[in-house]
Amino acid sequence: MKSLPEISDSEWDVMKIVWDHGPLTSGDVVKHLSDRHWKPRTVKTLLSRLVSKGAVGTSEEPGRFLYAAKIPRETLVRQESKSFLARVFDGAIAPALVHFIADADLSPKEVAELKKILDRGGKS
Amino acid sequence: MKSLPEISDSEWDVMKIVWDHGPLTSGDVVKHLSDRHWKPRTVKTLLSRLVSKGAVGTSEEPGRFLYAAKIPRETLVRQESKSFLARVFDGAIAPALVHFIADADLSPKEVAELKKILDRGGKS
DNA sequence: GACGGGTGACTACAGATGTCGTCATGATGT
DNA sequence: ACATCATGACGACATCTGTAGTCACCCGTC
Repeated sequence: MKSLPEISDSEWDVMKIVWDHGPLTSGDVVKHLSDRHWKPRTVKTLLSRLVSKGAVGTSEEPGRFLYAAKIPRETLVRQESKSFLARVFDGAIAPALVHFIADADLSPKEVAELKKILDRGGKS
Repeated sequence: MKSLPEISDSEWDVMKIVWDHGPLTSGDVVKHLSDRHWKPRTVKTLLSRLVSKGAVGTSEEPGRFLYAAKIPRETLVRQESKSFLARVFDGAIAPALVHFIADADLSPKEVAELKKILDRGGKS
């Protein structure tokens, strides 16, 4: 097991940009995160931390220094979900789903979609 | 909104004991957490932090010093869920559910139960 | 060919977190 | 009562997080 790195809240914000907008420069990341009102240095620091954690990779081509995700989103989502479930629901998924569904205001369309997934998921 | 306190990972472990086993002494908490291999001091510190955060209350009766949860489990579960969804799924519940359901190995019984909840869940 | 803007590297620093120690006091056993 | 043990109060300290500053270097411009 290659023990995934821990990604903090703010780092998640950065990761989402990197995942969604392919390889980009730190300046681009800052732009995409403008609503966060972070100083460019702050974003840079987060990027550096992600690089040192191995979640993001860099490629230096003449002129530009690009950042790209090295860990697929799905992988981290899964890890994060697992640790969340472990923390809050003792790892039991069913009660968690009950809670979410009861708590969510789902549209009928979403309800239908979820049912379809349930049909598919039961007998994997 | 009365801004709930932040409960860290380790603190959650302690909270679960306090919720599940009513008012108890710090020593009892340590016993219940024996698989965590924490020194009693560590547990004590966590309890103190929870007390100062207002998540746990104390009652001092002759002879014993008891700890009991002051914030209902449900409240914290809800908060934690919300912040998790915001972080990982941008607050969108439906995709999160899709992920969970697809990822979980649900028994047919659980699937049936969830469907029932879905039927009920559209609007409360 | 020096100069300023963008950006990587290094540094800072306060607050949260994980883990644990010391001390004094109150409970307990003999 | 005295020695002992458990435990609340207070402290410690390394690491992680959030947020950001300074320095130095590369690039294109004048």
